[in-house]
Amino acid sequence: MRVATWNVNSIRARAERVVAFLERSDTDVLAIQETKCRDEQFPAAVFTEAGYEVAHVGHSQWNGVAILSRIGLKDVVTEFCGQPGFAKDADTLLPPPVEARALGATCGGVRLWSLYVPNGRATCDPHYAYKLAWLRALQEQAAEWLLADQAAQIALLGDWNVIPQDTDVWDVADYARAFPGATHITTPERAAFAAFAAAGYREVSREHQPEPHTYTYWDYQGLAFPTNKGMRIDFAWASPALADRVSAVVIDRDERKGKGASDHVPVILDLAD
DNA sequence: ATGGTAGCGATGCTA
Repeated sequence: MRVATWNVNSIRARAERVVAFLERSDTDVLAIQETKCRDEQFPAAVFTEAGYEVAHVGHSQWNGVAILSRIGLKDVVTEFCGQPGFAKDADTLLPPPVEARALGATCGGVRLWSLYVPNGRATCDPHYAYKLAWLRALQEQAAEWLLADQAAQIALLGDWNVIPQDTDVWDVADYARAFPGATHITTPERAAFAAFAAAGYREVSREHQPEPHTYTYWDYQGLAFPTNKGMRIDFAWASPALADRVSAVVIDRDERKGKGASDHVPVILDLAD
């Protein structure tokens, strides 16, 4: 069984490239982030014709997450319990709307989540507190899922928007200098990320790809990819029972090449039967 | 070479 996660940065701009990836990589289940469309705009037909079932949640031109599967797709949920929302206007009395950043489904006996963690923007920005609250709420739920069933096969896949280690970016000092209040590298963000390990999960992409300066994202700006100024921000946290099944991980760097590439590349997990 | 990254959707916002 082969499972992958990929921030595609617009599914409508990338649909044919995603199909080509699915066929080339022989991927059974793909967790997608940043579809950048509403449900009715999602190009489902191109994937169903390729043999995949589709689940998607998207409310606007922002965010949006999907799961494609050719080995079954059931028990779909479009948010996790306690998922924080974000309110643009602080004076509203309505609860802040929950954004399309989490999609859960069961595929081939694995409980998968496609996750798009809020960017945070800057440490002085309200989105930074939102990001930390979002990660904390997810971690609390993930801990409960594992407590309820220690043998559960759970995969938390996606764009975490956290640089967990200094060697997960080309030059952390240069990155921090780039603008005041740089996110992704702060101690609270790294603690929020590491809390998934404390909850019993294992980040399996690094277990199998431990090399420093292994990146999953390169900005479109400033020749970031040709000069290899990348960041490692896409990860796969697995419950113990699932982590034990991971036999290999591939980070498909070639997907960043050429015209029409996303700024992220797929992270692919091979699971033993 | 008077540019600059890409996508959406409207001439700005987000990453």
